[in-house]
Amino acid sequence: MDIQRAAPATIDAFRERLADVSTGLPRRMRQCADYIASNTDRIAVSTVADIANGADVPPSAVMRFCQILGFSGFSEMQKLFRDAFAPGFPDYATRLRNLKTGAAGSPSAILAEFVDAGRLSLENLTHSLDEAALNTAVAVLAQAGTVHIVGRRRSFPIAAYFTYIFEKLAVPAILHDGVGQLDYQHALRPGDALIAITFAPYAEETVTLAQIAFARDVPVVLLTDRLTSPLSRHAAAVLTITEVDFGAFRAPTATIAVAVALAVAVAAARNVHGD
Amino acid sequence: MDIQRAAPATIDAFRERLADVSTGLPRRMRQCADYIASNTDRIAVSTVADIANGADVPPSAVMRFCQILGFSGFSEMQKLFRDAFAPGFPDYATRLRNLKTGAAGSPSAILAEFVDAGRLSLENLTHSLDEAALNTAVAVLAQAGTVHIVGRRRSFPIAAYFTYIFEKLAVPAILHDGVGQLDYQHALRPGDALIAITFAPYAEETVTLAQIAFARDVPVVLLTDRLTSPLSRHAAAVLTITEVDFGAFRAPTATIAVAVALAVAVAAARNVHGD
DNA sequence: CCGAAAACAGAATAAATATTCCAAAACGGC
DNA sequence: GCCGTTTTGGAATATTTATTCTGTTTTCGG
Repeated sequence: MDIQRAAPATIDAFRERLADVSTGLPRRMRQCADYIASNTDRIAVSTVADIANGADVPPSAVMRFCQILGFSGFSEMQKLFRDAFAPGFPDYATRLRNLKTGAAGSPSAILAEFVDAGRLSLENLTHSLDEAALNTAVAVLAQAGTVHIVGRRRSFPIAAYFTYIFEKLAVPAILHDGVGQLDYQHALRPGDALIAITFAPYAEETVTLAQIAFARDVPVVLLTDRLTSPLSRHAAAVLTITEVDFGAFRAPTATIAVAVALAVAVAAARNVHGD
Repeated sequence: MDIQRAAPATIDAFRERLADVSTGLPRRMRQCADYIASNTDRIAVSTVADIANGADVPPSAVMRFCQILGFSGFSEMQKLFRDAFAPGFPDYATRLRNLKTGAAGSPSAILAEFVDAGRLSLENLTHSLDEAALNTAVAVLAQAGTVHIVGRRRSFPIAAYFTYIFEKLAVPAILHDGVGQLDYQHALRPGDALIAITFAPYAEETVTLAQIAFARDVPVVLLTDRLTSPLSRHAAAVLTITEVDFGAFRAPTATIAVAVALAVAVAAARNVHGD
């Protein structure tokens, strides 16, 4: 109370500070402390008025309490929580430039960047992937006769990986790899399903095959980068995956994780049915 | 745009609406759609200006877009997300734990496991990869005429990915994919180099091709799982990569990162020489 | 019970933020 | 290439929200 300390810089520090100050607090301040302690997670999306209301004190009391904690005001406190929630994406464009100009473009520095980008991509996945869509995708593929898989260019490795896992797990799967320009469109039969993987710029063959599938009522599970991708409207399930890029390069780290998880979940679901 | 519909009342409805409207959108509106689609979770803690900034559009465009989605304005849209706000506090680790414990065996639980395994693999990489070997690999490949790439079964997606990046970066590269049982062994010419990717159980074709390369003094860069792998003794550079597995399954997360980093470093090195 | 110090409430003000509006630019059909 | 329509950017405005200030009330030691 007396000594003015610096504002907590992390959420842990915040919690600690909260515990520190919370002895011998006057009535209104104690109400604030109690309310904030048990609603810490709502600070990021609340206004002073909201909190004042919740703690049943006037707004000015909340302000005073923020200052007791060491912040300049409510906004500064809120910033802590907003930043912590949306962990600031490192500015890759800048880092790439630094790497180049700093002549520190050693292979291991480059690797470190990609490792970092990969970690961020995976992290994003945990809160940005649409769980309902994932469940639908599993359901659709679990019921399919043959699973067809298409992906070209950058998405081809993913398509190949899908096929490999399905094969290992004894799920009937065919990779439409385009060898010999055979497009196998007639192999898509009723009761089958198609996994289409495509990222901007969307490869023509993938889009075409997916459209043929739509036309034949073969359900399509789409792995793509945006909801606005050209195929989204018709797909039975759209899994939107955002990969963090490093410079112009984007490794399919998160996509791989989705692929293996999807394949394993499908195989599990099919076995349950099979028994 | 045309028909004014009611604002989405749930986040699912929101996603649906987003997908609905996202065809045939003008440029700025599309930018908004894309940015919002991949940053949905940050709406709750952002201002109009933040989003406008992220999507690289003026604030008024964001407003218009909110109205296209059926909201009266940004605030109404934000309210939807603030009400539903259940933050992933304190951090990534906890979020992941929640995902996992929620209904074991559900698709998202499986995904969470793979995300975790991937993250661990990447983490390992930063302190377990042999930096000297990486530098040697880059040097060898930078001097090669044509880069040959071989990988079968589980390693095939990696080989395909390597080839894709090299192609994009204008590095002459050939994928030995085994189509038609053509093994292309005579395409390995003096001055070339080979990237061989193989993990236990080591695919026969990969081992064979690498041995042919040894016999012809074509240097081999080896991506493998252990130093004791059958090819290690002869390789010019051995990159040992340990992938963390989940159950019987092992996603090539770390391998992908090494591949892209290696390819980019090689392309950079070749360009420097080329100038 | 008195007086000094701390705590308080609410009104006044400042700052941040959302929203509207309109002139200019881009677009598309002819 | 012209004209009607749509899209756009940015300045002007409205609204919400944070913050400060001040007079009043409470607290507490004596």
